[in-house]
Amino acid sequence: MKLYVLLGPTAVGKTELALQIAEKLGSPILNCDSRQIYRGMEIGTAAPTPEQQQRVKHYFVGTHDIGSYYSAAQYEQDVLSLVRELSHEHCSLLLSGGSMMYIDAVCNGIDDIPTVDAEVRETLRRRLNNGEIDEMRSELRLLDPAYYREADTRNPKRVVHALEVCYTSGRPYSSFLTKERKPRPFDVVKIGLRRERQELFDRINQRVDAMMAAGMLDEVSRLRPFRHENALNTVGYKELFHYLEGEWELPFAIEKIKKNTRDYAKKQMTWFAHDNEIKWFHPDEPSIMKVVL
RNA sequence: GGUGCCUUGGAUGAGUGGCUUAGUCACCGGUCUGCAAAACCGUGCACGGCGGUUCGAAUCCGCCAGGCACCU
Repeated sequence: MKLYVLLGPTAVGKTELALQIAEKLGSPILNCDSRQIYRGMEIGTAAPTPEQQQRVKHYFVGTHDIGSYYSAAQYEQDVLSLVRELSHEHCSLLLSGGSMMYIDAVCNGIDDIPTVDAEVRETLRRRLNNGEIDEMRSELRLLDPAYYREADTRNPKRVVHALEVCYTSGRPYSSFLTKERKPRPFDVVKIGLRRERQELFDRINQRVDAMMAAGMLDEVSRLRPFRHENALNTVGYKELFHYLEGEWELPFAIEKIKKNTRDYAKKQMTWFAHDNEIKWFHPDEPSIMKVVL
């Protein structure tokens, strides 16, 4: 069993190439995008279109409600069980997307950490909003000194999550971290797409304009009642919410979307740069198709 | 031709003799094990040019260059 993983920064051209590769492999596409999972965000996340989904069967596109909880660990489980199912009729499958952590979760696994108790989560969230981050840091130092020493405690998300696990499980968060690579019932072949920076940035800027022309503002307006949901804390949506709230001018918001998308692409490239299992190609290179034969 | 004002890093913009010379934006680099298109962290780069005063000048003085304003 072989799992091909097509990855690369946003707007590099994964969607189109994925279709070609999938057709060649006779595989469906297991989408790997933490936002395209949600229903109703099609334009702003550049999700595969209905036509594209008709060409090749896609999984993990528009399957969840905006308000529902999802995570890399959940994705790991979902993909693994889907792969198990599909392996009866496929000897190779294609996973395609740019969500770095989701890719790692599938390829290497995430440690098993107890699911955080909803009440604990809510309590800590409230305390954080109350400005109690300093006390929470102190608590973490007591409950999990080992993690406290290594973690970036200036990042509230890290502190909160570690505490969530400590309080839910009654054990130090770090006691769940094995840092071991989980065995997989498939071989992974990572295909990375990259372009020269200027080329990629031009595509990003153009794509944002295209999204606006395609009705992005309507899509965002429709989602406005849900703007506090985590799924919508996403490039493209958060900026246009500022516009709809009357806080930003539209051209300013659009420039921000472009800038934040470029930043996101840079972060993706930084992350992928450490992964030496990736074979890199320019999307237009013909040799790329040979990799999957 | 004369007089006055101005000239700070990629942009903007404080600072008026000496301590690590801001801040903001942009650019660039990095972190990442359960909401990750999230969150967080970091770096570089300047005082128009030349000369002088001074222990020490972006800060004072002179000349030059460029810009702006006014005057003849």
